Amino acid sequence: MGETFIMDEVTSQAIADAFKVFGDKTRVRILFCLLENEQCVDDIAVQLNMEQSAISHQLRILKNARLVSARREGRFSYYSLMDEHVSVILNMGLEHATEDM
Amino acid sequence: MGETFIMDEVTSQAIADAFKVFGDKTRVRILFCLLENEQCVDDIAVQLNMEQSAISHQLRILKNARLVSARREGRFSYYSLMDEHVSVILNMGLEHATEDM
DNA sequence: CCCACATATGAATACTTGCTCATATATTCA
DNA sequence: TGAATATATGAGCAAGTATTCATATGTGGG
Repeated sequence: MGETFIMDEVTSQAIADAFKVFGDKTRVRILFCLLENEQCVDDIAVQLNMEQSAISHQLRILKNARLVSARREGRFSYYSLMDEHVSVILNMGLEHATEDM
Repeated sequence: MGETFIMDEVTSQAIADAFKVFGDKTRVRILFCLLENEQCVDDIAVQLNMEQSAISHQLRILKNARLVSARREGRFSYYSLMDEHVSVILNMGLEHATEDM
């Protein structure tokens, strides 16, 4: 009794890694781009006024984290949010960030 | 119609910053230490087998982010989770991180 | 006041990470 | 096949960050 639960390092690292993906401005903006419709890489780059390469690098991170999925159609890769869980989390972050503004 | 919402940089940065606080293993472990009871700095340092200074630095970040609050009692500073929102988010991360293990 | 203990903080360092540049890969069309 | 377009990727760099070390601040007891 009174013992404190010590979260092991592997699990706490996994938790931190999960949150870390949302912890970058560019990745957040990309995810918001995908809220309504799927988008191809260059569309996102144009909308965010960033280099195609930068977007592609971040999309890989989002894909590895299973937050987005990619669909190839000809020369284009269309990215979309993996599931509605992602938009729920995004909107949680938005509400928190704008609650005292 | 068909227009994509572009999240502005200030707001997306604020969202990213909020998630970023949870994006570090040590901070996650500290928060889990505080799940049940308030703790003083050295107790946490001993439990996590880390230097007092490292814990103190991270506690400042958690405090600035309003995830923990501090209560001074004599020579000791007792830290505790700010509200139940924090533990809800923590457990969300835990569930996600352990769902395919 | 002096000492011991608890915490906080600034500087330095090692590590991480997001971006750019160059280039590779993939796909379509002539 | 060759050119044009779209995306992916590796190397390098610059900025950010977590930790350590040394030290400062705060607190209580003798």
